[in-house]
Amino acid sequence: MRAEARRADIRFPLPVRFVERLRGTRVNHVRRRAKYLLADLDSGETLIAHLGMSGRFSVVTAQGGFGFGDYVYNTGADPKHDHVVFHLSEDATIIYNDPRRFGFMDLARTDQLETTRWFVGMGPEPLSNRFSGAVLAEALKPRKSPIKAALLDQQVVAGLGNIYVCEALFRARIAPTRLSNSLSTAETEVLAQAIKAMLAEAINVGGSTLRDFKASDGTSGAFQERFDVYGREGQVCICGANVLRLVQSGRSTFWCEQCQQ
DNA sequence: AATCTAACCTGACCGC
DNA sequence: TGCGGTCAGGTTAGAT
Repeated sequence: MRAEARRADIRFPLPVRFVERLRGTRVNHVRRRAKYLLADLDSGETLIAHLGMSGRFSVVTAQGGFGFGDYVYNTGADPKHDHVVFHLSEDATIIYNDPRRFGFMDLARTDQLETTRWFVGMGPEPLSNRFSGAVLAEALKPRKSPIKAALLDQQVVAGLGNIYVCEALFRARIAPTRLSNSLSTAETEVLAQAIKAMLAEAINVGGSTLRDFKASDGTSGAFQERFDVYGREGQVCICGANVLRLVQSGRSTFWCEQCQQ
């Protein structure tokens, strides 16, 4: 590939010699850890990318009659926020666009990824068998913060964001204000299972599209249609009560006082 | 050590 | 149409 950095930083500075370290490499494999995208390169390094809030990767090709520079999948993106461009073989170009620039990229040795600042201390993948009610209970035991804040902490469990924490707590019928160390064994078990089931369901229907999220094939997610509480302040819960909103550690929490104890 | 707050940015939306 | 205020999918640095 050949990379093009149109600015020296996104959220953080791009790594030293970013363009040079990518030049001529091939991508062996693409994977994910938490909310990080990982592209393993044949140079022995891995490109680490995080989309932040507004980042997106778009694939641009000349196939299907689109001319060079035309967007295939990123309808609505403003080209002035195209910060990094990867020119691949086969006439494919991958554009990183990010209006708010909360995303970031890094390069690290593939065999040293776990030691990078991004992954040190990170909790288990929620859909793996390394995550369970018992594991969650162990992580919550020493914590006095509200369970909402604990689940957002990537050291407790990796990859959950504001939407899925709200929805998981609703499904587990646990109030977001409950202190982490106050959950019973039964409750942590229910919560862990709720997280797994909810994520599996969300992935099945293509994730959640709030405003502009699109899958790599250009389709929108559908899980937002199944939200019980997220973004539904003032609307009626399935129980008939009103969905409430409160602010915890600077983030909106949506919940039902009736359903969640 | 744990936890909270502000900060990083732009854009969309709402009320006036 | 414009203006100011609020809010947004996340994470980190710094204060407490």
